[in-house]
Amino acid sequence: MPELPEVETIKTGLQKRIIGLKLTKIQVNAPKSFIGVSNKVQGQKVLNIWRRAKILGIDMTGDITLLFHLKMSGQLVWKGESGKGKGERFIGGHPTPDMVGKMPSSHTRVIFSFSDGSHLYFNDQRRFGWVRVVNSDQVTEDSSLKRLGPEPLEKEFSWQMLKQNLLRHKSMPVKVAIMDQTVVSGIGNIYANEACFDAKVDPRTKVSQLTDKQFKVLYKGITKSLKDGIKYGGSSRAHFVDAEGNKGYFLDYAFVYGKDKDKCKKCGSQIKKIKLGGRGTYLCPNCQKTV
DNA sequence: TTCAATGTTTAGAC
DNA sequence: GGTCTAAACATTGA
Repeated sequence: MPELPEVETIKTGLQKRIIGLKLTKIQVNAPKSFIGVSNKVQGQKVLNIWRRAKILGIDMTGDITLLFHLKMSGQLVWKGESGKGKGERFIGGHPTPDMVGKMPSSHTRVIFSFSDGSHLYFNDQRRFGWVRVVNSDQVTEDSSLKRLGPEPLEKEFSWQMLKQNLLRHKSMPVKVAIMDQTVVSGIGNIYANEACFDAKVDPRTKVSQLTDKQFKVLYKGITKSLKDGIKYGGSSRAHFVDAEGNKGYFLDYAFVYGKDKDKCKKCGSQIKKIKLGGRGTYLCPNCQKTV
């Protein structure tokens, strides 16, 4: 999935479109993708939409909350059907060709229908993602939210906090450690790579070798790359598909992720791909140093 | 045919 | 306990 910036973009987009609407129907095409009782949610109104880490929450009347985790290949597509939203489409999550095609697609797992005739499609090619119905007062107890570390874009998050949490993994490569959701929440493989590049830190550097200066630039690299992701993810080109079907994505702007053998945008050296913690890891050997 | 893919959890080995 | 690997979930496309 979709990491923090993509979920944030979905949150903002849906807030503008479905708050106040009544959820008239839920059609579950893939039972494994929907956990809970759909009957309890049907007929309720959308009160509020929020994000925590990579989880999207939709608070409904009746003290019910819908939780979404898009995992690797989840996406949400909203289609307006009447009034000012007629014909409009809002998309967030994992980009695939069929997100601009007809809905539902072959990967549509759950369809939500709203009182104004609009629909929200939960698509998930690999079926790792899920939608879960919980009581609103039990949200913080949910296993997916219980053990999360600090929100990287909250004011309370500081480089000192990052350092303190990272030091729980002294011998880990720093890139693997910042993907630990209990250290800091919402960072996945793309932004972990980008944050290390921005901080000019080699992703293989052990946490114990980092200097205070590097904890600081790493903190800046994390917040900057996440904010850039939100900035580009929130642009119309990326997530609103216009009549011509234009689409774009943050990856167009990435410095290292997915750029194996490309030239570094900063120095022209060749980007290298390695494997760390079982995940593809990209770095510029010239820009990023261990010490 | 084999591998890797924006995530998370769990099991087993050292 | 920490940390590493592999596997599981399921699908597709290079």
